[in-house]
Amino acid sequence: MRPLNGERAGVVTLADVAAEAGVSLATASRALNGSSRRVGEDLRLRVAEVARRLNYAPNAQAQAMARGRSDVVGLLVHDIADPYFSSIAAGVMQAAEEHRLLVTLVSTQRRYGTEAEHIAMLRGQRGRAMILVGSRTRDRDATELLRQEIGTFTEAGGHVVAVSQRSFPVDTIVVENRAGARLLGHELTTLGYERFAVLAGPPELLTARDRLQGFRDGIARAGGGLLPAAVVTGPFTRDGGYAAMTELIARDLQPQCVFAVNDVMAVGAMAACRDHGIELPRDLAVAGFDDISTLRDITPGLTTVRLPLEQMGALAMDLVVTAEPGGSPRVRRVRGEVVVRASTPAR
Amino acid sequence: MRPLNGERAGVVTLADVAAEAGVSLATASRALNGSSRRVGEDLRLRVAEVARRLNYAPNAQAQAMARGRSDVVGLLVHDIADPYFSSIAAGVMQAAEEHRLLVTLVSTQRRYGTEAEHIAMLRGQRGRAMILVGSRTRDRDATELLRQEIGTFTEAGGHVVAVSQRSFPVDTIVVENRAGARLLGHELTTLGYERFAVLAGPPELLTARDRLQGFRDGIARAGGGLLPAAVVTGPFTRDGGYAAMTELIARDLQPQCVFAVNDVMAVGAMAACRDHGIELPRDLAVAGFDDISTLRDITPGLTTVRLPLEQMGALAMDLVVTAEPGGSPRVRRVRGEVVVRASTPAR
DNA sequence: TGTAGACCGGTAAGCGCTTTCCCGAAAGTG
DNA sequence: CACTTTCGGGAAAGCGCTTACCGGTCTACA
Repeated sequence: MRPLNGERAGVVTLADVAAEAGVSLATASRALNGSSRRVGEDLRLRVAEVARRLNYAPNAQAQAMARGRSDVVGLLVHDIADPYFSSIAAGVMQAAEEHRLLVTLVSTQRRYGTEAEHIAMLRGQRGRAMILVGSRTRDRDATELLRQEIGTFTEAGGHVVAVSQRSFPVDTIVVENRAGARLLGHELTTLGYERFAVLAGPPELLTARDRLQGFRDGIARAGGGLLPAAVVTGPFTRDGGYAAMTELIARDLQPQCVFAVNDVMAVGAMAACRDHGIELPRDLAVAGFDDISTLRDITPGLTTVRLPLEQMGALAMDLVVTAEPGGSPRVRRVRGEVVVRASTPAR
Repeated sequence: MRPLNGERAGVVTLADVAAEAGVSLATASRALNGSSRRVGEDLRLRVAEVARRLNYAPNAQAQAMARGRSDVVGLLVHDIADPYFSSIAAGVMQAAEEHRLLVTLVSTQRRYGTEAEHIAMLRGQRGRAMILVGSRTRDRDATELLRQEIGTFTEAGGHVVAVSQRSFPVDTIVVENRAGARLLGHELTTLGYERFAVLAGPPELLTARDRLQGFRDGIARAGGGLLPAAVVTGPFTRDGGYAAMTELIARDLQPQCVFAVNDVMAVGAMAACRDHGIELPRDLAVAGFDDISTLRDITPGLTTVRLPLEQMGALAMDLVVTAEPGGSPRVRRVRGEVVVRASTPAR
């Protein structure tokens, strides 16, 4: 069914609704979209009925312009296919729905240097907030660029929430990577392990570094230690874990336990072990980090540090909606919980 | 650094840039954002330099209004945390970046009835297109509502691409679920299996039904057959698979092979088997569908039907950017490829 | 030298809304 | 009953852009 007054083919505007209902633009606007002013009940009903009949949906862009604020929130992740990020995104989406916000997703495809550019795109959208998930790199120039972008956005009235990094003066969800990894390291030494190796992720990612450092602390405290040359770096992905494990095997260091700094890498490492005839957990123990839900059913069950990923997403959105105009940065700490499974039996 | 003419605190507009550069609005606009008209090189440089210095980012909403078209594309999925959807989303995101489009994500949280409402939200954004991923339900009323929403959107000049369903006259990526499941069923009978059970997913989802039907065909053709009462329905999730498998075990039908209509359910089923002392694949063979990449390393390796999920997402975006105004609906078929792994050894 | 035409800068209309202001009518008040 | 409020409707300004349209310069060509 075509709209009745078919001027610009097909697009029903508020003006169409107003005309059809025989009221002014102002009245139609007030009747349909919550306004402080009231509209007579009869007119309100008439306008609503016309709007429904014409399938009118307000042009959110025009509303945003006129109101000076919008209902979209930008969400930036490194890789939406990675369950770590998609879980957080799920939490964000859920909270977004509750608050009737729309989420614009940007994925940097793990090209960590392009974030500033992506943020600029989000800034162009004039969303009310953005949520930046994933740790930043150590690259000074890139970080400075980011800081600049974030500053411009916040000065323009936008709100920023960072998840899993602390480099910027914005609301932040701090993941206690060090503490979690330390607990894990401690737990593993308690289980009797002494000779460890680590698949450490990309050296430029702070999350990866924190987890490595925490793990070091955890095992050192118990008198354990890393084997020399037992830290292998590589991408934060399944294939990265596979490659790093393969490299580790080639070095022939005979660790008793391998800690992969995230579950996805751990799974890759486990696959590498299988392909090299290493039987798990008999020949080698493996531990990960994150407790990705889709990976909870692998065998042997992966010992890991559980992070409440969906909650973190929801929490981020919560920080967005509870933001006060001039408020100073808030910090929410999220701690991980060690989950011991079959991949690290007591020795 | 605050913008120089600090009228509306912090937000740099094109007018600010124009004023600062000493040119008109029109010239500034033409200089910064590709226009058919050219601008003298000296002015162009001056404007660009000012824009950079003031950290100007064009207001995409205003641009969209003025131009009458926008660069955002809506993406609707059932559950972004599900690797099936997040993989497709990753493909979409990648293609979006190539074409410099922004993606607004909506997740229905598997409340299949709320899609029309979500689509209306996307419609309000006046994006140039939307991509609807995931099969629709059999619910007539809901489907009719959807058809209506989609119709309104397309009449208003928006483009729609559907992935994995054929209920609407729009560009569609058809996943050959039936054919894939048929091939899988055939392959399994070839491997010597005769007594099958199926964990069938939600009966209202067309994808689930198609896979069940195809599987039936595949094994029937080879003279095999489903055990009576051997089709258990349940949610399309890991827990759904777990519950369905538990139910199946309780029925004590002694199947030789269980087909879960997606990998995520298959993993849940495998967990249920372990918890009930059923050793895989010795006591029971299991097969899935999708070939989710994060699940490729589970043991025993899961026999499944591989779907090019990321490619499907990219393809969807390709249909968006190559859309012709009055073109009739295009169909792209995507076929699955059977991947036999250790979970279904030859008998 | 005269003039058509390319070139390029500016002016202003308009995209679809919200919201301020104005104004007439109804309701309250002494 | 005269006067002040309150109520609710409409006209119009304006959000930040793009893009006709206009007009002044400069070049090219007869």
